[in-house]
Amino acid sequence: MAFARPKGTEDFYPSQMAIRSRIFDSLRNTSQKYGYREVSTPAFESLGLLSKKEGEEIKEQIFTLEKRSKEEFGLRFDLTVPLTRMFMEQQKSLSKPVRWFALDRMWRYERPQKGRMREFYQLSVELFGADSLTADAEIVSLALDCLIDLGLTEKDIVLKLNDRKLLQALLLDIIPKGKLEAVIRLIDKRAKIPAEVFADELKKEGIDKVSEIESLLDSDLSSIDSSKKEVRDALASITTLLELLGDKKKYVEFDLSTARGLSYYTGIVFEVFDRTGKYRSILGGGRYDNLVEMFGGQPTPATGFGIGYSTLSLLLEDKGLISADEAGPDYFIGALSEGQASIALKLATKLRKKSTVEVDVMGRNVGNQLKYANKIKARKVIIIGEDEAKSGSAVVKDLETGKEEKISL
RNA sequence: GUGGCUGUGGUGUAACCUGGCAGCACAGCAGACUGUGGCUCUGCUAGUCCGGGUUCAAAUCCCGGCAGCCACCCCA
Repeated sequence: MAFARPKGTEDFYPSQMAIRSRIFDSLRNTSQKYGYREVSTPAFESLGLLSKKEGEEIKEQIFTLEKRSKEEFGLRFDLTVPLTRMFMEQQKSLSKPVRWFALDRMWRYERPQKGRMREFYQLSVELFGADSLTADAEIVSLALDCLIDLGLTEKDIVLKLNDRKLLQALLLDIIPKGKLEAVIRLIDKRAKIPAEVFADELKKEGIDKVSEIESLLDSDLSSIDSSKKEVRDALASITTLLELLGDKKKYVEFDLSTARGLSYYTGIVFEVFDRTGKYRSILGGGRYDNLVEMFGGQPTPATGFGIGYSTLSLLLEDKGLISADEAGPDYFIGALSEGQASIALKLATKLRKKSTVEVDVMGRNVGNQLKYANKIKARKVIIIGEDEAKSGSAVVKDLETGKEEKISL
């Protein structure tokens, strides 16, 4: 092959595209049910915006564009950042809260692997302007509904919930403030690494209170020491949030070790995994009350989540929740010669008012016309030949029942 | 950026170990079964990732690239 598909990109052939569209439709539908409206941003943004946050690995992963004049651009690597920029531009005139979602593609320059592409799709849902627990509950609930509406149940998925404030307050009893970021990062990946490695990494950071951290992470809501005020407040928040979630509580597990890598989260954080643990996280989100301000806007609380398409589709396929059953056209009309093609086309135009119609362009013989119609799963076939052209009527054959019926042309 | 595995028609594979005409299945195209399908049959299209080396002879052995997948890193 002279020209191969670029590394880490995907082609969607009709059957895969049909699946993608169905999933996207479902995600859009669910978001709209909660009053969220779809928005869209440019594929590229100024490099300044994209690399605003210091010291993030993500900067290495930005697909930068060739510098044309003074301006430097890069392709967006997520949707939260562009959406936040978009919010800021009209911040003063937008009535709060602002409920937006975007479902689009983005790019990261990194080594591809299962469920991770260089070009990928993501649903991003953001709620700007509300700092209430009701807002967090809405976001968590919507996130779960996105998955539930696709057919996933509490047997398939679990949402791990945590509060960064709680985690921080508890950790500060054990470690110095300067180590917080690094330790949280380690905690976030604890589930994926052996216990010894976790301990070693902590020691590398100069932390020797490994067992204290471990027992902290393994504690559940009721066993946490709530003598400190911050801890008490955070615990109360979590408890209230769980109450607000009502029936959806069965999807939720409190888990102190869910931290999320991105450092812009400030409060509630959550991540959804499949229960088998086979896939990387399929959804992640949380509260990020500082981001708008960090980008130069007026301080605005915000919360949201993102769902990646790659892992989601792998999981849905695994659970047998998506099938590539493609419906064929209602009619296939074959013409036996160029002379009869105009009759076929006229008939097709008439039928297309109500049906999907495919017309032969190959000029095959009758047997092969039918074979083809069969293969594309057409429901009914009409063959136009000399006889039909003369008599002005044709036979409509139902391919399922085999019944035939005459129509006039 | 690091490591492991794998490269044979469009797809899935056989032949690789032990060098000797690259085979099979599916898909595609054309046709037969008198202008009405699904079966069957026939024919056609199409391949050894690239470059070097060894050899009378390389898909096969050796070296070097490249590509893909998977894992790490990080994350969706």
